[in-house]
Amino acid sequence: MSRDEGAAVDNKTSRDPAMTDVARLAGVSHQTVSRVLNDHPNVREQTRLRVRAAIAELGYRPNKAARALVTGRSQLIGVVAQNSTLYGPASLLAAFEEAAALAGFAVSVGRVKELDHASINKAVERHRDERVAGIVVIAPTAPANDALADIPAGVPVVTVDGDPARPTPLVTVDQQAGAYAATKHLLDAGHRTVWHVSGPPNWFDSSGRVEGWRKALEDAGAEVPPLVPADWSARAGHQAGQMLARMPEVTAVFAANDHLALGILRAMHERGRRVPEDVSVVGFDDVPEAEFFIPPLTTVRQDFAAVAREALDLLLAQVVDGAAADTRRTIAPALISRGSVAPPAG
Amino acid sequence: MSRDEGAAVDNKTSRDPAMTDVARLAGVSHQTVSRVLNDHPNVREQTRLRVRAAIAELGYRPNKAARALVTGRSQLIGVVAQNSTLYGPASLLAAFEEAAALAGFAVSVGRVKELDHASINKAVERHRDERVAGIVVIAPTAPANDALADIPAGVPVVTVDGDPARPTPLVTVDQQAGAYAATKHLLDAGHRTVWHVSGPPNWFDSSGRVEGWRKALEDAGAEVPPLVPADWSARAGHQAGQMLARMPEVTAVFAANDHLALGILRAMHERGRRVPEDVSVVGFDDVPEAEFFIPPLTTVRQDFAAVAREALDLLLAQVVDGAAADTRRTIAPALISRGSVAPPAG
DNA sequence: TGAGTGGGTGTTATCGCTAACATCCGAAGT
DNA sequence: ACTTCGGATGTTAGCGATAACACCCACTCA
Repeated sequence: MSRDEGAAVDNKTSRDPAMTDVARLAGVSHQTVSRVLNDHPNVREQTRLRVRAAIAELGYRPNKAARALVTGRSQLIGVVAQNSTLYGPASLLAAFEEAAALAGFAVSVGRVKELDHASINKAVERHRDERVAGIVVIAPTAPANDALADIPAGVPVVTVDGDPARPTPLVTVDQQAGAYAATKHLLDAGHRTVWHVSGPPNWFDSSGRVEGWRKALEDAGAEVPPLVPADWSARAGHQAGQMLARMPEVTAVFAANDHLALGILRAMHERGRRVPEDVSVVGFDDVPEAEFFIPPLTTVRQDFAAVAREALDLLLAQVVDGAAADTRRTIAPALISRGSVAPPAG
Repeated sequence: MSRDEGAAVDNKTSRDPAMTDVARLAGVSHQTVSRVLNDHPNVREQTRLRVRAAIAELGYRPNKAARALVTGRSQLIGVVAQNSTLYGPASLLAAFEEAAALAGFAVSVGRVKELDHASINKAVERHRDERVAGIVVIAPTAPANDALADIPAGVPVVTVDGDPARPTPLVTVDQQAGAYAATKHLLDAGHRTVWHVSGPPNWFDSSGRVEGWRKALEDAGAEVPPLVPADWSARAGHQAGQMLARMPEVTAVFAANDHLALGILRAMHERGRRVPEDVSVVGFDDVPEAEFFIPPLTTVRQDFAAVAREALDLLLAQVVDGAAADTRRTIAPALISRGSVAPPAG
């Protein structure tokens, strides 16, 4: 199995070349190699080229552990996220990894089963042990958010999806605006009011969407029907939908995400209520499949890539400048109009 | 902003405590601290306790960079995966992160935009620079798989979703068996044959499912209709479905994944062909929403958590034992029967 | 009683890098 | 011609851990 057998190169354990090997080959000191590597200005062009040639010849690659040891920082960013395949969090994570890679950072993911204080702290500590340059916490619930208080000052942290009221570097999508737009869209179509099936109560996204929905109704002088609480699953949407389908006065439903909307669509279909002729439905997220629901779902799109970019930006600002107090960025969502909304039958 | 101002603790840059600090406090040498940390046997119980107390008192946490430098290995596992939010890859990744965390490993994710040779190599090299203990490559396509050849011997690698024909440590779901079961299920319901809408041609999962489908038809002596090629998206499924819906002889369709199936469901609905009365449909993956499609989708479930566990297992075996040649594990998928299959109308 | 044994501990070297200081040198200033 | 200066380079000292070896001491055994 091992290539060491009969090695023509080196009968020793032929370790990876180190900086001194490069230095020897280039006829300079290892410090000069270090300078070339770190783009220090005071290196003669000719020397620089010689060193680069030696690096290429040996296939030298700097040892990041050694560098991290001496500098106390690695080119690693830690992300703490819930271990879920929910569309939102998963997209966010993927987008963040891409943005980080672009900036030359690796991403170490600390998934957490539950978003409770203890788990989050453990994940954060693990990252600190790795001497990450900064930490991004995806903290969409109140307990997750509270755990942030325990992170010592001096560790660059950015919260994503956290409590909009919290005075820390934070990036969020303007849930309220999205929900407002969705609700208004239904109202504008002629519906007297709009019912809302919400996400889990302890998520900031949920409450933001509830607030936006309520505000839109109030602004329009429409009656505010009781909230239908659920979680993020299609199953919960289906249950809520079965109830709503029985109520003839329900003509418009705003679901807190697309999967809930899918469940509602199914429930309406089962009860013979046509969408959008009898009932209009709007979702949230714009999952890639939403366009192919029956009928195509009108929904609110969140730009996760933008969130990721902003988060990285805020984080790096802290890493470089030391501190950046209470910066926060908000990304505006966009209403995507498709076939699940129509004027009420009445 | 900084807490250093007026710090009552230490007017120096109060760095984190190191091993020597613990040693001093406990009245032992740093080496003894190291021994306690690594559970060496030859430490007196009383000393062990004293050291542990000192560790707790100082809040000491070992510096992983230093350890990685001297041992040449970190407690990091690198994962190379395509940057996608496709259900399969995303679930796999999440499951792997969970499994790794359980085993005390952090996971550094190197997402890659394209699954081509160059990108994968770059990601692998980045991981090697970090001195990862091992690398997991999610290589579901041929080019991705080819890139594996360039990884030097000695680096523990496990491939997931790779070429079943490749003689390396590999974990896959038995796509062929899953497709066979799905097709047979339709045949058993009384359909004379089954049409197949496949995934992108260069994915191993695609070809495995095509083979399983074809084999089931041949074993049953059924006619093999032409393959309908697509990709993994609902949009492609919708297009394929529009075509199939026009053909009255089509009574059963096996879609290569659930999103394709969703698109097919929509297309059938649009053309007035009822599912399952007129046309039966089976998917693959069992995404959480599949149960709430219209109608509930019969599909094939893949156990990603099991795949992740096996992959980690194979990887750690290599890390510990040095080499483990051509081990491979296969996970069996399971048919989940729901409401989208019925006997043909005929 | 002297040599051998092995558990418990300390000392020293080392991993590969960067920071800080030291040194050399030629160009410029007076 | 003699400092002065600063660019280019080398030397040395760590960063914080583990590995290898040395050492001490209480036993056991012949």
